[in-house]
Amino acid sequence: MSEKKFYITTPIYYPSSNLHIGHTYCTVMADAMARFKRLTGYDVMFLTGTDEHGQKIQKVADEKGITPQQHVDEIVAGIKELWKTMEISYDDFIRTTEDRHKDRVQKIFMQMYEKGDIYKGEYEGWYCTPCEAFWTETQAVDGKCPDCGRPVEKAKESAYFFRLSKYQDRLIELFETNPGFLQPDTRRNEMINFAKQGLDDLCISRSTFDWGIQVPIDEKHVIYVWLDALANYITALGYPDSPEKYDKYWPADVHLVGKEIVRFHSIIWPAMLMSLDLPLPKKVLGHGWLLLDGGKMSKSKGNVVDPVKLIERYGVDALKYFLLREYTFGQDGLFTNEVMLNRMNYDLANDLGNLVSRTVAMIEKYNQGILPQAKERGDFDEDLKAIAMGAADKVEAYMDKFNFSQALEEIWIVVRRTNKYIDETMPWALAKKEENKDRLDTVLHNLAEAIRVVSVLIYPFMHTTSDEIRKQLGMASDEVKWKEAFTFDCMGGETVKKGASLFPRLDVKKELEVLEEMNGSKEETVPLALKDEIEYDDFDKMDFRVGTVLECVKHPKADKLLVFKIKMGTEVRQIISGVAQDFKPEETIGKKVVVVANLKPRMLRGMESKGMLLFAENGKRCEFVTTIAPDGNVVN
RNA sequence: CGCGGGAUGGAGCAGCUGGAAGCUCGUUGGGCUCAUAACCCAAAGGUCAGAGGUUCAAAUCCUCUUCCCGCAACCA
Repeated sequence: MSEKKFYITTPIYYPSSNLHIGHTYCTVMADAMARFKRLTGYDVMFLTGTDEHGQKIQKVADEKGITPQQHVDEIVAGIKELWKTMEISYDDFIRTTEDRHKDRVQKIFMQMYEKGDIYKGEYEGWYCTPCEAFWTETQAVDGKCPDCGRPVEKAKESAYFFRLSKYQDRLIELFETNPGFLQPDTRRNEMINFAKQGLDDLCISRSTFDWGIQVPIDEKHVIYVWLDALANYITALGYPDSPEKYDKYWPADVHLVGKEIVRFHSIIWPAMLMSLDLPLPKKVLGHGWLLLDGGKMSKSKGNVVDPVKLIERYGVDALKYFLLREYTFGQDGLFTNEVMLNRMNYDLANDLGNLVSRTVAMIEKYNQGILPQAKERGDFDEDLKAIAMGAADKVEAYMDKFNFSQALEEIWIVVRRTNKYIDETMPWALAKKEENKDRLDTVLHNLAEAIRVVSVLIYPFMHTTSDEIRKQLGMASDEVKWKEAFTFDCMGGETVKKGASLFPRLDVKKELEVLEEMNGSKEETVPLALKDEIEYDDFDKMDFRVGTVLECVKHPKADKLLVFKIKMGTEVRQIISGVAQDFKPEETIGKKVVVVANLKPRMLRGMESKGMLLFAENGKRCEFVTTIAPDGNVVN
């Protein structure tokens, strides 16, 4: 076999619930790259998996009344099922709850400990359970988690720390001397900036919960997420006790990650490896997000797109193609059903599907279904040939840069050129005169060759479609070889078989309605993610009142705050709310509002706020919770 | 002067290691009828946010300005 190896990873996903199209996007990219590398002669190791520890998992499991292990087993089964549906060709799937991982993480911990890079200290801060994050005093504003807005608790624990600070200079040097290590550049700049602000030692253990890998020297502690999770990239290879695969594949060629976890992969992970005296990954690539209506897709927002539904309706290949073609790597992209459907129609149905269809139909019609040999040469032949045979190198060049979109565009240049060739040569006109038969044969032959080349080129991205095309061309179902994309005269004599349309044209308007409906009817009574239950007494402490906005101005020293004067009965008081983005001050005047009237007054950027106004979120914006009842009346 | 991203024909984007403005869709006109009401050709449409600068040459590099969008600081 080849000496060239290629090790690519996705993040290991957190199985607190099912995955959405964002995770799918990342995994599809990794899969396409893995398949491409295999096809072009690399010995590929493609790793994905799940990060299954942590308090959040424990909590979710408790709520469901099952063990954490049962919970993750369930979710992971679903994830594996999804990857199967998506035809993800991973070589290994690592779960952090597997013994092979746990044992090795403990060994890694000890190596770092013995080197003196792990020490015991004390950690104090505000802790947000759902996010599993500690925050400093200034971060945890008003006792709320800056990430999710839920309340945080004061927590203090003895803990083990990793001397991240020790590696600060080496990390900065890494970024600056090796621009290729972290891409795209915007991410790299961010990280240089971050590292230069000074790196604190990293807390890597917890004693407040026990769903994790035990610290080998201290049974009260479990290893906290990052050391546990990041290590997967080498534990899956057998490091340190069974290094056969490790020796072969490490260092990783690419860690493909979302931009939100670039920091962990480009700072903490390399520092860990430095501590272990291991080689660093060659490249960390941060991809962008698929945005929905301008917001990040997330479960809590309820705006997730379920890939399974899309696959059922449009097929794996169509979805993969869309994801890889539509978005530019590293950049955020807007996901809408309409964009997706149009892309599927224009490129897959109109261009590729139709090309195969019309070609096979002509071979059947004009040559009894036998794929002819080339005979009489003519105009346009050379151009078609050159473009078809030249594409593979271009595709490879773009793939090396992880530019999936351009790689596919290069393939579609061939597709479009081939469609054009049909119009130029007009086979239907040639077919009318027997004397043109040789030329007609050549044209049909060339069409088949061009399509054959395309079938090789698209193989890493859409292997099912590739196989189907070859089947329709009457080719034996041999293994596809990349070098076949550089040939143009290997066919003749095959019996073509017209099959079903590769990609039936979609009625966009109709499909939009269907998708809309699918989303609406998806109400499988998913319980809302709520804050902790409260007693009636807690509720009864609150005094809600009706009020009217008398005045409203922007807070002079804050961007997001509006200062309201609210009339309740005869009392008028000043209340400040963080809704400056949602309203123009003047348009709120006269509005009826609901006020939490007995809330303790508080200073906000130098102005006092006595109470709180209630708003309902409507999409990204807020609306007043309102009523027509008279001012001062009780709301309950 | 908090950090960062963005501003390119009607829409969505690429180009941004400097060298004649590009892609898909849309629009207008035409061609063809083999094909999935598809395909092919042509045209219209951009002072590449604005102003300076570097350069023989800038969408591309530098400086400043304006406007958007994340995140952070304040959203009782």
